[in-house]
Amino acid sequence: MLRTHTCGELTRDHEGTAVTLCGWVQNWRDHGGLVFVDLRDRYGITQVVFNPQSHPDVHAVARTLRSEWVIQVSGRVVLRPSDMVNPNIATGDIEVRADALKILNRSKTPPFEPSAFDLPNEELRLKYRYIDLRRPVLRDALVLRHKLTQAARNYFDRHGFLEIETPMLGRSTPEGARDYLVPSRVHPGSFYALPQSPQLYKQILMVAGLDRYYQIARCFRDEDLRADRQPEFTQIDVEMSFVERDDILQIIDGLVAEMLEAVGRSAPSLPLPRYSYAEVMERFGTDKPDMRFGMELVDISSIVANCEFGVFRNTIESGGRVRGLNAPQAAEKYSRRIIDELTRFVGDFGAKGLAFFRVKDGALDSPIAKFFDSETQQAIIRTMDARPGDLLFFVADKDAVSSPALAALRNRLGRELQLYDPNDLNVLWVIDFPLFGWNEDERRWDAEHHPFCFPVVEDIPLLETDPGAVRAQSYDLVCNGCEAGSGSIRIHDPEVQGKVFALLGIDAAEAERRFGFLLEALRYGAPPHGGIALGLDRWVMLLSGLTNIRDVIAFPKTQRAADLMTGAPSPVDERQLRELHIRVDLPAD
RNA sequence: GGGGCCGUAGCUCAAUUGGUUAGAGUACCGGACUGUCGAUCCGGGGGUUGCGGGUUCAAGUCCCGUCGGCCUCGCCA
Repeated sequence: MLRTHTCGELTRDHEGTAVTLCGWVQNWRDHGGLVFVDLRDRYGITQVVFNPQSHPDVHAVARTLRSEWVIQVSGRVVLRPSDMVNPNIATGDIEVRADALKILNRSKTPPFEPSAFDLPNEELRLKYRYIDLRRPVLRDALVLRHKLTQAARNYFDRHGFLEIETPMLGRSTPEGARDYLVPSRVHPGSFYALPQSPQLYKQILMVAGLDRYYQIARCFRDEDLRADRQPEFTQIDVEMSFVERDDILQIIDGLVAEMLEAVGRSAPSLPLPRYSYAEVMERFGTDKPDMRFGMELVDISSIVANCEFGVFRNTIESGGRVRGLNAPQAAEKYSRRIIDELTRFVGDFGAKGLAFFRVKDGALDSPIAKFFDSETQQAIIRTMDARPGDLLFFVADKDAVSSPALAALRNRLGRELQLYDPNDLNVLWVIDFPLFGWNEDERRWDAEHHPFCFPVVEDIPLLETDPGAVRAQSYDLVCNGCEAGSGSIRIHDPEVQGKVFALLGIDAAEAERRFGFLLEALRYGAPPHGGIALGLDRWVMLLSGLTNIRDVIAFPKTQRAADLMTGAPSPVDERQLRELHIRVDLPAD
């Protein structure tokens, strides 16, 4: 080893020790006499002092050091004078008096410095990712990520799970997300697809009798990106045989507790709370509620059904509802201009308007308050549990519009009004999802989770009569309003599978063409089984307090799915295309 | 595919209503300085205002297009 210690470990206890450190020059301060260097590695920062009297040759070289040069320093650990301790770094009690210095490598002047106070734009950071990754916040996220996967591996190993790899080159199954395709050289005109998830493989592993499977699995989806979505991402993928829903929830409860413990968070009380889909949709308007704060949705339809305000009355007459929420003590904080902005905000979700009332002098204050008689106003105040200074918002529409709009508004207000501690963690289950959702555009049923999800047994007869009422044996793990895991008990009975496919508009021939290999496998002794996948990247975000998925992935892609460091994707040689039997047909212009 | 924000020195930003030679901090280069830790002080170099076009006596500023980055709706079983 070129070093005896790291830059993060020396303390008072090492006083007098001869050490050799390696690292990057984070900063240097040349006093003409003494030269100070802040030496950084993965573990921390240590101050090195070069003295012209004791080691003039070494000192002369030290004066030439520049940012991000890589050096090896030998010297003795000394205590700093008490008034020169640096409380900002872990090694601030000591410094290393250098008696030898070797420049291991020089650096071009970096385009930005990892210690900079003003971060450069993300484009530059992504191009020089290796410099950005020297910053503690990104380094810490990768460390936390490692701890999480390590905790998961330990946990699964203790519980008898096998880590099994599944193919990256698989068969395209056209539903779900868009596939990333890989052309086959030896099968002209045929393509592999990168896995959107190992879903079908893991079910087949259960048919094979492997019983308990897990994998830290890379998944690929060619869809538009978001702050929390990358084209390739990682799932902690799990499947178990001979289990019922509660068995999965229980095993994942334990995993969550272990992961939180591994990163130094306090253990959640188990079992994690479980809420039905119907309940959270009614109370929060979303299937991934952030329960770190209240501000629940309230239905005032019955109060305003006969009011003078046409928008409310007409909405209710045509089968919609008027629902809203109470932003506590926000009446003064939100000006008309900001409320107009909130109106545009809910408009993004299709809401045609946002009614608001300030609660003032025991009544409602608003441009539309005149449409509500005093009795109605009092009823609204009572129902909304409103106090003077509160600000009430309402959206009148069918639930399909008002729920997402109000849920987004609730999240935004909760954050802006600081209704919760951002360091809190709130983890919960949502269960009893509907098996199908009605696709209005295409006039048909879609699988809410995926087509292999088992119905609640007592609901199976409803498949024939009322598909929309059939509940699924599926479950989502929700953390701080973020979908952090999703799974289900699978269909292991070909007959039930056939009925579900039929409802989804997939006839036998079509099913055979798309999933024949799975259906065939299910006919050879498939055990009852089920599983779940946790979004690793999102867990790292949540536990790091970061809001951007790029910050928890070593080499992420931009919103247009490009890697600015390597230049991927890129055109390829004509010869490569010929070998793959591919002719590129670019759109004109 | 739609909506929004952004692009000026290596970097972070400024530049009045369209008006002088596009500035500051930092980084970089040279010099001074023996206890700094966002060191300090003195001096210096550094610009295709993303790119292309247009309007104008005059464009960093206005208009059109385009490229790139971010946020977001749709999309993501």
